[in-house]
Amino acid sequence: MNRQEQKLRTRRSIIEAAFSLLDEQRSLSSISLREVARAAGIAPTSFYRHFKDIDELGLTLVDEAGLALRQLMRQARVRIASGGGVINTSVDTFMEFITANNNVFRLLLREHTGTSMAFRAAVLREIKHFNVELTDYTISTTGLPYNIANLQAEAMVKLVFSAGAEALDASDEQKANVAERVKLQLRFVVNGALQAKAEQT
Amino acid sequence: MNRQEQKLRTRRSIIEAAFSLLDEQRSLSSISLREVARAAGIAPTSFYRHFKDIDELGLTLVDEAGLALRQLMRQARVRIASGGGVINTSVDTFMEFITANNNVFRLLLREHTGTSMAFRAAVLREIKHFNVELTDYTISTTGLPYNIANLQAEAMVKLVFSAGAEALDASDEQKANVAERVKLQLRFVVNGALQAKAEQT
DNA sequence: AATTTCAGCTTACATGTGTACGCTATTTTA
DNA sequence: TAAAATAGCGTACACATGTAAGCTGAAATT
Repeated sequence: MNRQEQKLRTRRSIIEAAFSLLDEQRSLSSISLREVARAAGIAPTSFYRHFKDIDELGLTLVDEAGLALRQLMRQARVRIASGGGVINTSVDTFMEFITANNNVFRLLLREHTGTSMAFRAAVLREIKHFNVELTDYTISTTGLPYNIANLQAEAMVKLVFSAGAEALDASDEQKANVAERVKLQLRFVVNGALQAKAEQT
Repeated sequence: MNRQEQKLRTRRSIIEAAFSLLDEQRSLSSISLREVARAAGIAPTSFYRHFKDIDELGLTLVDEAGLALRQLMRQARVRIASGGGVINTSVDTFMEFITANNNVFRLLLREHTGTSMAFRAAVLREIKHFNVELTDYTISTTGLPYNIANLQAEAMVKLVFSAGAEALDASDEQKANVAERVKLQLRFVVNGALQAKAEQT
């Protein structure tokens, strides 16, 4: 077996091990190097062959989570193209995502307000992608002026993420309820923004 | 000196010490009993004379933070009564609060998405107060039906808390910017909700 | 005045941590 | 085929942690 291939495989298993440890009770700052190594099936000191720090692993995880988030956006766009209403489709896609990628979303949520400045910054970067994308989309589909579209997009992202946080540990019916509520709230925002545009001109 | 008076004083100093440790880099789950004891100027084992656990201390801190939050609401209500616009006054009051009580708000924010189920529940309880209060206020001043008022209130609280999170480590001018943006977003929500009512009837 | 209570202390121990150091076995390179 | 590189391991150490056990002196109670 190829050597660098094997190394990559071990690296993967470290990352997977770390994600698996990030359940309801653990955050990046509370998982230990030894714990990750144990879960990955390697000796503690072997960890250093792959990451300088446990912080470096943390940043890698945030990056991976961001990647998943961007895939989510792409998926939502595809679905929207085949009809069904933007808000409806987006929220549904989002909810499916956090159900399927429980720990990934939990990571983002937790580190967003976490204790590491670097992690917070990394998460913010990923959320900003969301904002930019949604702002562009809004401008191109509704013709809202930039500042209003941007405010709207930011508000919507915040509401959706908050709803995601609520849904994270909820039952299926609770999730459905949260989804329905946030859809209505998003409509408030959209209509309010439209009205603001009308007043502004 | 009275004995229970002295005990209370020590308890206070433990609580204060804990709050002082909760800066940008620490969360409830990452402060150690020994650390708190050290900061409070007592022996590690003396801690147990006051709290069963460090978790019990944590819950006490969340309670105290909730208290501060309710004082904030009262303050906002007083100010609103003397004019100046509900949204404006509320947001300004809130921003002043998180500036003055930096660590208190940080605690709520962090534990809201933190690793302890008990802490999360405690924070949620405090936020719910906010929602109930704002819903009642909205109904009594605008006559919106309950379900719409409640959705509106929830959305507003989420937006304000999100804005608070952004403002927490920001400079004064950044804070002002965040405040201005969230005010506009709140107006979107309010107007959107009004419109929803018009459509519903 | 004698006795009880108890906040706070010191000492002690088992456990988990990050990481330095050097070895080994296998792959890669020359 | 010989030499170099390296992923992974075992051992080791210094350090921080939670908390058990028992002591002390001062306050509270009798």
